[in-house]
Amino acid sequence: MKSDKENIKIDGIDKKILRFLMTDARKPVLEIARKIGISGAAIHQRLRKLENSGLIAGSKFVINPKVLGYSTMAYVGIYLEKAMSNPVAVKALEQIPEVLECHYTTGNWSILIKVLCRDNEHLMQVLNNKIQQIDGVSRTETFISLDQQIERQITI
Amino acid sequence: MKSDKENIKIDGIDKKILRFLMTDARKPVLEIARKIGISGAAIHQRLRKLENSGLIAGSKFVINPKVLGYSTMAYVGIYLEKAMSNPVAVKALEQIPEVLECHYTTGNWSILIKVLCRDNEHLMQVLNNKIQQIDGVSRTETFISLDQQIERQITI
DNA sequence: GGTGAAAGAGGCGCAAC
DNA sequence: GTTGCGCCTCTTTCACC
Repeated sequence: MKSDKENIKIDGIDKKILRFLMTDARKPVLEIARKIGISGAAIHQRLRKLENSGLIAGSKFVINPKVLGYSTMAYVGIYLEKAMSNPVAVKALEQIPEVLECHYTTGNWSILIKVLCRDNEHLMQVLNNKIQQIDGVSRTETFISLDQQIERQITI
Repeated sequence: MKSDKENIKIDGIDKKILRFLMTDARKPVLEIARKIGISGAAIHQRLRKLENSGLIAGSKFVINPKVLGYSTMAYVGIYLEKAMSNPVAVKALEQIPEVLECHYTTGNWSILIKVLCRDNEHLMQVLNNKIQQIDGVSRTETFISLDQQIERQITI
């Protein structure tokens, strides 16, 4: 099982297969086969190729957090003290379940994170009691997402 | 098929099922059944309940964009002119495939977007030739993500 | 690269407890 | 809410084109 991360060639059929599965990971291979007019076995071969290439990183059920009462999303820019190493801060952030993403960024901040909370009060608690308590965090800037209007993956 | 978005009760078994499927949408229901010690039919019933509640929003194959040569991710804060309405700008942003997310935010900017490009030159072209060309966009601030260190969904 | 067939496994609904 | 059963579909591999 070798991995040709550089030499991957994707043709139109691969793209069609991926577009189906990117929007519904449980769509049966045979159903895709019927829709694009080739055999199920051919799709299997192509999927194996795409998996081995590393292009397919996995599959996920997507959860709607609002149903669980989580409706406040925010981005928080974090300033770290000079002495603070990024990996230590990231380790601390991993322990906070409300932190969904963490980026090491250029620009004003050292770190940009995405957090998901139940409401503004919960967000305030996470900022004051969890993030600000991390050793080396000097200051934060918070941007609340009032509405996420686009959410998609790379266009294949 | 009614939808009880407010009255959803998730017990420990539901959580276990969801945790399996959130990391591998194609994991067979019967395999999960064996691991947590109940019948496959019981899992089917619970999944139907969870789907009807709206908690399960769908499933996705996750693509690794680096294999396709996309390795520059950035966040861009966009300032809109006062006269500019947010929905018109969002419509324009939807037409740009490099834009993966778009948030209507509080704080300095009107809009915060996530963009994925092949490299810095590609990012520059997207900024100059696509985003800055949108009617009503006055200024942008770009934060390149040197490394995404956390990426996950809500903890169930 | 592609196909078709065949064996085994899983999906999914139903009746009963 | 759970179970066992049954039918049907899908998965996966194989030899072959």
